[in-house]
Amino acid sequence: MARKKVALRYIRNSSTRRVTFEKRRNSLMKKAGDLGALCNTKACVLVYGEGASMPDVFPSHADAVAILSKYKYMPDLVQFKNTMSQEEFLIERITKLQEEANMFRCEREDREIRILLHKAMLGGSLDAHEVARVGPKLEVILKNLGDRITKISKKPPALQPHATYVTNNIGDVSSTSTEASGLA
Amino acid sequence: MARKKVALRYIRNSSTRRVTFEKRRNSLMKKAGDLGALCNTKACVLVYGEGASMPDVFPSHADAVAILSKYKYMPDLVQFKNTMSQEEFLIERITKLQEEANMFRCEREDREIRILLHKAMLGGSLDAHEVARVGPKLEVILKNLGDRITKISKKPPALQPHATYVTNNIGDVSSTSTEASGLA
DNA sequence: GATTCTATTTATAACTA
DNA sequence: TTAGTTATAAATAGAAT
Repeated sequence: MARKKVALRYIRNSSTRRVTFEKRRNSLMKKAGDLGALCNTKACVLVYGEGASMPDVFPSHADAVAILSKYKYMPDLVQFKNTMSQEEFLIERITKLQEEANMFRCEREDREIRILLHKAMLGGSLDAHEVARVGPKLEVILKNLGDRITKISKKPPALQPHATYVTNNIGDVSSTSTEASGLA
Repeated sequence: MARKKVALRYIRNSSTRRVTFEKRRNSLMKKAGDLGALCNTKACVLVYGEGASMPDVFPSHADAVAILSKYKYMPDLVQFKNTMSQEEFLIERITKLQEEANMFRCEREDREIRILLHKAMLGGSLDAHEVARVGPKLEVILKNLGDRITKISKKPPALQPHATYVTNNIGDVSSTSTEASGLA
């Protein structure tokens, strides 16, 4: 793909072939990494050079094991794990758990904000604990939203009793649908 | 890598991300094939899309099984593990966590923008601090939205075309309703 | 949302040292 | 042969449809 368009067939010249192999292998790995960064995907690339017994692997052997373990057609890789040092395996595991935890934390936070917004929109007031959870930044916005909703709907807040159990109902399909249609 | 150089960070807009994912996944597979043809190599690529349980596989499931089995039965993966120092391992781990954190920051920013947009759509005005947070780019849009909402909100049925306007101009922000129902 | 269409960025084949 | 350089082919981000 450069000075000349190259046909997709075996490169006869061995030195040219080797140079091409390394260049292309490297950019293949790079692109796998780029894809992971851009789209939060897990990708794994194995490349066996001509006659190589050992493949070049992306992202790393440790990650490859983890990723391949998920692959349906791959028999269990337990024996692999046994060959890894216990320490490294634990570290790998910890890393993944932390990432998972972070992901959950993020999702929970997102859901929480949406729930409290919903509550505010229905005229409910937020207690101190709830406000603290979503952070001081949201306080003004939530209050404004609540007032505004009350005005537009022209329904007395009394329709939503001051009871603070709105949260108990949130998170299910119906309440989020309400939120969606209300906001869209 | 086109109209604009793109940073290697998680793409926040979900539709853009999906499109990018498919394009890049396809070209990744294509390049794996090209490499095989040019250099007579055996390559295998597995790509798990976000949340996908089954990966996209190159060259085929059958070939993948063959190639992966070869990898699985490779004698000593231990050798690799030992060459990887504890330091390298930790650096890799830290890097990953940083990337994760960065992604979360992006998502948080998105949530803020959505929230402030909701506020503007309901007629609330944004204070200087809030405007500064969502960035100068949104300022004009928000103002425009606020004006329109104020005018239109007296006519509830007219809210729909307005929503369309938002969708066409503010990328991921429009995902609010979708996301709300999707995460329910 | 999917496709198609550019404008640009990347990747890279051939060249050069 | 291994590294840079450069001209050209590919890939692709954002826009248009």
